[in-house]
Amino acid sequence: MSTITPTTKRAATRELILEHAYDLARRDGLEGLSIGALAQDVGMSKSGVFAHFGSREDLQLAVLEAGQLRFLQQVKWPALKLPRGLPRLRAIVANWVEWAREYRSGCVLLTAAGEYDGREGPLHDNVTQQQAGWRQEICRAIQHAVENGELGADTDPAQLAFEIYALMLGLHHDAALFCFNEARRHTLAGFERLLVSYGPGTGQGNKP
Amino acid sequence: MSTITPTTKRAATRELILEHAYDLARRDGLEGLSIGALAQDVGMSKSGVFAHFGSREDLQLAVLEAGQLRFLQQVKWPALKLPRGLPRLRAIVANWVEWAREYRSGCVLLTAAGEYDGREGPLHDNVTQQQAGWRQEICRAIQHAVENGELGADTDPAQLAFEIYALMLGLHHDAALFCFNEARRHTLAGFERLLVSYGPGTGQGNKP
DNA sequence: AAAAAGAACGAACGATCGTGCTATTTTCGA
DNA sequence: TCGAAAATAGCACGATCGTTCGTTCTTTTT
Repeated sequence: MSTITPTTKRAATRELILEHAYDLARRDGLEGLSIGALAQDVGMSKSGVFAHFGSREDLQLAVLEAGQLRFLQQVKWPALKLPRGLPRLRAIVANWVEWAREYRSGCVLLTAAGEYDGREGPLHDNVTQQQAGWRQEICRAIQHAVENGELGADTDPAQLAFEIYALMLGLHHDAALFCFNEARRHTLAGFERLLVSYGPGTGQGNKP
Repeated sequence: MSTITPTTKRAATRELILEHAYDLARRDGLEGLSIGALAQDVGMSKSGVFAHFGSREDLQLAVLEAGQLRFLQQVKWPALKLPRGLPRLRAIVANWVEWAREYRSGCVLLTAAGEYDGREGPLHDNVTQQQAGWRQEICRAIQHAVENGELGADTDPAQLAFEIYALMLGLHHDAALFCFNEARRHTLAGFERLLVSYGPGTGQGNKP
C-alpha cells in the first residue's frame, strides 16, 4: 500500500512530491508535467526534486503508477469484497463512477492512454498493459455473472466489457466538458440497459 | 471548403503548414505542437512559419478548426445527403467509424477535448462549442428517426446520443491501444444492439 | 561531541521554447 | 524589365526545459 506512513525521510518526501505531481498531471497530463513547476509547487529546488527520480521519464512513470494504485484502491479492491457475478460487476461500475466524479477534470490514466498510445517506450508499455489488464478484469467479472446465470449464456464478455468501458469513457468525457450529474445519469441508465439486454432468457448476446 | 485551390501564394503555404501541423498534432496533441519542430517538418524557418499565425495559440486554433472542417467533410456532410431518420443516423455512425480508422492513432478533436477541458481560453471554448454542437447534431438525427417511427416514441435522444458517442469513444480508445478491426466489430455490434433496444414497439426507451 | 551518511540547494550547462525585429529574397503587376 | 509589395530567412531576446555537479545543510551513527 502506498498510503502507509513511510519509515525513511526519503520515502516521505518522495510521496509528497508524487502527490503534487499527480495533481499537476491531472490538469496538464504527464507530458505537460515539468520538473520546474513541480518543484515550485512542492516548495523545494528543482535539483532536490530531480534527485528523487533519475529522469523525467522515471518521474512520469512513478506518477502513472501512483495513479494506477489509486484506481485499484478506489475501484477494484472494494469490488473484490463483494460476491462474484452481478454484485461485483455493479460495484465496479458504481466505484468507477465515483472515481470519475472525484477526478472529473482529468483522470491521469485516461489522459496518459491518449498521450502515449501512438509512441514507444516504457510509458506506452505501462499504459497499454494497465488498460489491457483492467479490461480483462471486467471480462472476468462478466464471466462470473454468466456462470451465475445472471447474464445470458451466449454473452460475449469482450463485447459487453467494451460497451461498459465505452460508457465510462463517455462519462469522463461529458463530466469534463459538460455536467457530471447528467453524464452520470446517462452512464447508469446505459449500464442498466446493457444488463437487461444481456440478461438471461433474452437470447440477444453477441455470440454468432 | 478548405481543399479548393487557394488563389494567393500566402494562402497556399498557410494550407501547407496547416497540413503538416495537423499531422504533428495527431501524434503529440495541440499542446505538444511546437513551432520549431513544425518549421523543420515543413522545410522553412521558424519565423517564416510564425508569420502566418500571430501566435502559437492562433496556430493551435487554426489546426483545431482545420480538424473540425475535415470531420464535417468526412462524417457529417455526406450523411446529410441521406434521408432523415435511421438512414442518416446509420451513415453518421458508418462515416465516423471510417474516420476513426484513418485517424486511428490520434483524433485531433478528441485529443484537444482532453487537453483543454480543464483550462480556460479560446481553445477551451472552441472545443466545448464543437463538442456540444456535434452532440446536438446526433440528437437531431435521433429525433428524426423517432418522428419516422424508426425508434420508439419514448426514446430519450440525449440518452441515446450519449450512448452512441460513448461507443465512438470506445472505438477510438481501443483502436489506438489495441486493434482497430476488433474495436470496429464491438462498436458496430453495440450500435445495432442500441437500435434494437430503442426500436419501436419494445417500450424500453428511457423517458420516465 | 565528532564523524559519516543522506538530502536538498544553487548555479550552470546546452537546448529549445515563443516571439519580436531587420534583412533578404521572391513574387507580381505596370 | 523594373520597382513595389509580399513572403521568407536570419538573428537575437528572455524564459524555461531536463540534467549535472559541487556545496551546504540535516540527520544519523559512533
